[in-house]
Amino acid sequence: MMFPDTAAQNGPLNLNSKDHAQHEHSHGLFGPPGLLALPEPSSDNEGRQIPRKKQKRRLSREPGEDGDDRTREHPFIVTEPGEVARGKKNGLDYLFDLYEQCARFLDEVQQMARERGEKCPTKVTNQVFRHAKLKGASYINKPKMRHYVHCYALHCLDKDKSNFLRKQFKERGENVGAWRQACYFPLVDMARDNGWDIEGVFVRNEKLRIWYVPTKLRQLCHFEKSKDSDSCSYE
Amino acid sequence: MMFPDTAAQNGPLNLNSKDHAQHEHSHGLFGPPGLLALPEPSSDNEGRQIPRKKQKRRLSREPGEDGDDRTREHPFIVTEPGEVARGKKNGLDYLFDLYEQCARFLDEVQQMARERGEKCPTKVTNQVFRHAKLKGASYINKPKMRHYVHCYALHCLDKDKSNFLRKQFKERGENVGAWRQACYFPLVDMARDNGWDIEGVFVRNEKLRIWYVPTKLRQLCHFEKSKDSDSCSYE
DNA sequence: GTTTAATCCAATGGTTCCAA
DNA sequence: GTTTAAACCAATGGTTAGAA
Repeated sequence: MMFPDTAAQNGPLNLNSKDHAQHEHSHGLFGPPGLLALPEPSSDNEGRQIPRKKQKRRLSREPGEDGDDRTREHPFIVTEPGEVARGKKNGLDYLFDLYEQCARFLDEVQQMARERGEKCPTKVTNQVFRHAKLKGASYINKPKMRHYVHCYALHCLDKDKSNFLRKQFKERGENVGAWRQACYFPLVDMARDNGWDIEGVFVRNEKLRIWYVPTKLRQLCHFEKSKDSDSCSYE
Repeated sequence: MMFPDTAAQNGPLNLNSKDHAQHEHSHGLFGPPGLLALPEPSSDNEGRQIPRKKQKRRLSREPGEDGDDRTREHPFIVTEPGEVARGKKNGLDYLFDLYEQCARFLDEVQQMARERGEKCPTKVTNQVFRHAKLKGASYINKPKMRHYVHCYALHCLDKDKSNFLRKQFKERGENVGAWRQACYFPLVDMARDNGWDIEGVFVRNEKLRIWYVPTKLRQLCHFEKSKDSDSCSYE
């Protein structure tokens, strides 16, 4: 059971950041200390939604609307380790750094929960994403993070293989989607080597255990496992 | 870190059972083995509700309704260890046995989940309660089990203290509610002895770690903790 | 009054569907 | 076409209001 090296890249990961990037978490342990209310719990509970009128999915911005430029994040491109994406693109070191940022946001949420005597999440939950937004990390969102978890998993579990894959896919000029798909298969191999316990593979890794195993990866493992045992039974 | 003895009582715990009681879980590993469907997951997934018209809370049974006698369970009374409740009552050994039954139902759900490559619960979840119902254990339900978890916790963590409390409250002729309230305080003491980590107290115990820490107990611990630290600061 | 358990409800994990 | 992320939705943990 080895822990992959945790040394972080120190160079700028994102040249094109819209003023966000690596803001340090210098705030102390905030929140009012006087919270003895047993019958009425703290209620200051990380901005949970006040029940509001259900809002219909907005269909394309009306041309006359006020232009607060809520542009979306630049797309990822396949970069090799250490390489910074140029143009309106983000690189994979930056992608992986977002996962480490989430880990720090989870730490903060856990601290707060413990101080308040509330139940303490062990995983990156909706609450953590909400907290990240509140702390200004508007570039972090659930669908994005869930989409690439298994890529980050490979990065955590076998950095060499991960780095090799990145170089290979960059050379071939493959797009991010192709690289992302390719990340599944080394993980399936690792699951096989661990008695198909992909859950366990995640939980045993210090950095990974805060992430839910993606459904697709679990299903892939299940599928491959049954193929394996079939080929034992017949011929 | 000690594991309290796990020897089960063998005598009948419930003389008044309406045909349920201790049915053995002799069924093997059921479910069709041919479930290779990756894109379409098994869908046989333990009877999740088909979206149905919302049903209003029924206000008192209409006198003309067909009388399928869905009577409810007999109330618990405070019994001492080994004592069987007489009359239309259930004893506390029987109550604690329900928790052990839930643990076995969780085991079954976990088995099934692993076979199907689905995510595997570590706690007694809604799914487990649903499974228990499906297996005929209609006498198990979520509100009841949640209501008495901390009583079971004391039984698991300090059987002597738990037994003593039962005898004491029985002698005094206290009702179940009073006994239940009294169970909180030894647990708060144990939390104190463990750096106020009540979550940890639960998780470190083999039988308890499948149960969520009750909100009330967590709040009580938090409250007592802050009282303790206050009395350090002033005078 | 005490005790049980159906019902409700906001917040969740997970995904779809669309905008860019 | 690819990629992003707002919005959705069924199922959850937790509780309330009520029945026995």
